[in-house]
Amino acid sequence: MMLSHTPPTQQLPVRGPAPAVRPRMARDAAVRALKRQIIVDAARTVFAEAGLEGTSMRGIAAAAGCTTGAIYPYFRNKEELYAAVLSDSLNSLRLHIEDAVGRAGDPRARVATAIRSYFAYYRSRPDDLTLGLYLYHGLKPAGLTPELDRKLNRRLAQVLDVIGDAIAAYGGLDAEARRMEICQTFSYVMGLLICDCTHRLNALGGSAEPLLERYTQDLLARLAP
Amino acid sequence: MMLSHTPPTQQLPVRGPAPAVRPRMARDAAVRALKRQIIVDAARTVFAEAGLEGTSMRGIAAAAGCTTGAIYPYFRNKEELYAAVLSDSLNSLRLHIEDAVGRAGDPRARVATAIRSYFAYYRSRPDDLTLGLYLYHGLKPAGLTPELDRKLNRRLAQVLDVIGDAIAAYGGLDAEARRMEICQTFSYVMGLLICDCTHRLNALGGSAEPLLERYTQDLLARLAP
Amino acid sequence: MMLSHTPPTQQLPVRGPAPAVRPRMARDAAVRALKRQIIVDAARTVFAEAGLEGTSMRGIAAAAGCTTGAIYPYFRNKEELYAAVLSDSLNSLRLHIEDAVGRAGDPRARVATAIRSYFAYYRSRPDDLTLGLYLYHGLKPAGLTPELDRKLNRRLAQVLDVIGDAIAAYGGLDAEARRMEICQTFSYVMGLLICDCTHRLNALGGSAEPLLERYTQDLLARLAP
Amino acid sequence: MMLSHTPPTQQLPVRGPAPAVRPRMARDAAVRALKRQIIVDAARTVFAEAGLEGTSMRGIAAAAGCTTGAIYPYFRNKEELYAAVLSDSLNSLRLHIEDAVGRAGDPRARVATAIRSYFAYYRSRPDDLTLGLYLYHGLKPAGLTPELDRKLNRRLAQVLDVIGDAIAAYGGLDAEARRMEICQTFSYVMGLLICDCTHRLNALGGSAEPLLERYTQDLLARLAP
DNA sequence: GATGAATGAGCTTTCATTCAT
DNA sequence: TATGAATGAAAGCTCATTCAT
Repeated sequence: MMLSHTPPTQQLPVRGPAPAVRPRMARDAAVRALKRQIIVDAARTVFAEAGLEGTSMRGIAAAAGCTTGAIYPYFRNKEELYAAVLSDSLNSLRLHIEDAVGRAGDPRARVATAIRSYFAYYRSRPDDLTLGLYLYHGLKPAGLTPELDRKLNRRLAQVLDVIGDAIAAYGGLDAEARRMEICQTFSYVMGLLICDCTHRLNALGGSAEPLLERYTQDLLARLAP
Repeated sequence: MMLSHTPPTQQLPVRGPAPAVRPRMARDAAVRALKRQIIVDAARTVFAEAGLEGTSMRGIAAAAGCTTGAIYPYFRNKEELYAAVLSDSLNSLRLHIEDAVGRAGDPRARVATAIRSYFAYYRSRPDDLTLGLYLYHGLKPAGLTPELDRKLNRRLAQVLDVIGDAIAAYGGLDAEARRMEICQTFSYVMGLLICDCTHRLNALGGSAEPLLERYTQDLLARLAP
Repeated sequence: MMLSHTPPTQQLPVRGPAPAVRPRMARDAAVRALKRQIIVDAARTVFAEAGLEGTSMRGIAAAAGCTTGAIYPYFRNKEELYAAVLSDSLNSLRLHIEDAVGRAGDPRARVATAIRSYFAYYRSRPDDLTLGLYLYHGLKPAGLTPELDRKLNRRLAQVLDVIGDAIAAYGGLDAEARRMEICQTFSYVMGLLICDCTHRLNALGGSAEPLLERYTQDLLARLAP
Repeated sequence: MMLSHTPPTQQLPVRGPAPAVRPRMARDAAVRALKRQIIVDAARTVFAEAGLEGTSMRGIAAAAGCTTGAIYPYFRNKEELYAAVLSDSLNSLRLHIEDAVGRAGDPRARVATAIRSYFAYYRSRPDDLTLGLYLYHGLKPAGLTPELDRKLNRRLAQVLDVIGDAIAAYGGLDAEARRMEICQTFSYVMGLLICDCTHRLNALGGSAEPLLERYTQDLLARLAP
């Protein structure tokens, strides 16, 4: 799975009938992609530990085993690097949910599984949640924010489509109703995750899993055909 | 309403049989409280615009019309100042909700009003929401964080108590059920606000108010006596 | 013993045939002198712990139980305060040596005692030595340095006079020879103290007391009548 | 002579059968060493003028013709920079003494020359003396102080060894006696330098050179074979 | 005389990014 | 591509001293 952010990388995994044509170019591209991924992985770790603004390019470079200057051929900005990390995360979230839903049986189970696996993903990787929250603030005036924002929104929509499909299939919803349920569930689960991970639920004497289960049952009851 | 941070300020509005006894001390305290409030207000603005880490003490000082050094007699840290801003916000949120609920008629209306006014408060002051989210990350290991955290949790609990009272009164809930509903509603509304303010709802084609209305109706239906 | 630095204090202990004339003024002056001494004592402690430049007026004020502003009526500067501490120290060094020499028996013992007690004073109060060394550097361009310097030199000369008298009396020296021996001994003992207190002697495998004893014996042998 | 602080620099003057093999690396190292030395020289000047704590990194940078940030690739701390200055000084002191002693004739002259050249070095560079005195105070708890202290002690021991050798050779001393004479002379000369440079000798009517001469003669007489 | 808030300059260190090599 | 020194700005915080009260 290649999470290519910059166009050149796209040329990479074109394996097929003519493997020997340009072996040099392919190898170079593969090396480049690998190095890029090493940097992204290092960045995720450091971002998660130190926060978006608490992280220095030097720190990322150190974690990636290179120097600061070596990052810039792959990412123009700290922000672009952050976006790559986020994009990575959304992508593997989608794979995670698709996998779980694919294994579920009837439509009812698919809805419950979609919601649960969405929640579980972030629950088991709170760093990714933290990272996602940075989208709201920070991200000072840099060049390309709007473009990045659109890109990330697209990725998010892909994720939620999996959940929306399960809900619509189960409840037999039209596009409008489907959209509403997606928003409702997205909002609720995000809120639950945030309240949980910030320990606010704890402070209020609540526990996330039962709450989520209850929400899911109420939802299924409401949609029951 | 005086949002005094340091105990001494409390002596201020002691009106009684001997008002002229310590006019000097009272005046001094009032002046101090006023200057303090100016700083807090300036900080709120700047924090909201630039983020927690993006905000400099110099920036706050400039907004407050003083020098950086003039802040430190009132707040030992940037963090302490941030906590004061947040505390201020939670306090006025509580007043806002109490006021709205107090004006509502029957128990059913009180529930709907509590939820709506909670949502509306942050909707109309998205800065306060942003500010609250900083609680999750940042806030590096500084001196008093745990103490501040406890303090803010207490304030939050006071806010949610108002909502919980309305819900429990309407649905005739016991303590356990009440706690669950508080958590459920708190999570949902926070999630809705965040998704809305980060423009994710927009991107998904949803709109916050109808979603909230729908949630409220479902809740009332579920609790209906 | 009043270590007055500022003229006004001089009016103080003039007790005599007319004790009741101005009791109020005398009381005031005594109070003032007392407060002043409290500040000097606090300053000595803090200077010794944190160094000349590492000490803040706030720190001194805190140690003295007052506020920064309360120091300035007594001392115009941090430097003036430092000079007062040093002056205090030199004065009590003189008393210390005079007392020891006064108790010694024959001229030979007086010389040995003078040197030993000089060394012992600083050995048991290394802070005072540290403080004295600051004279060499630091002490940035402030107003009155030359005046203070003269004053402190005078105090030092008084101290060394006691030693010089003992040496001259024992060896029957004229003024010129006496001066030379004073310088020689002063230099040696200061060097020994500094090398000892900076742990350089330690590092070189030497020990201060035997070295001093050896020096003293050599000196006495040279001067022996 | 290169006073390299970081090991890599050591590879520099490896002249041999293949001088052209790594011209690039050698050049880079040389450039780095040069820039480093420029900073150290600037630091010595500024430290001497303004004192250890009175000196700002900005001031050093200005004197070195660079920005503050440009210092940090070479020295992690103000303290590390100070240590480099001191180390430099002790090293060239040793060279100075060795050179002078090497030129002296018989053993007697070697002793006198060692002591005189030691004194003369600091007399002609009082800044270095000042700098050395800072070792006693200041130097707050920073990271590597103990390590640096050991390093500097080693350098000092090397210096004094030269003097000790001359004395031991002349007087035919065993290790124990040699150690004692080293400490005695080290203490005396340091004290003389300090008293002279702080103008205390002046104030007492003494003059450094005759005093040193007298000390040396007495020493030689005592050790005379 | 004492308070303590305020000033204005100052500090060391770190940062993202650039660029010669 | 990669290096890592350099830039220039900025950060949070502290300081000696002043001054209205």
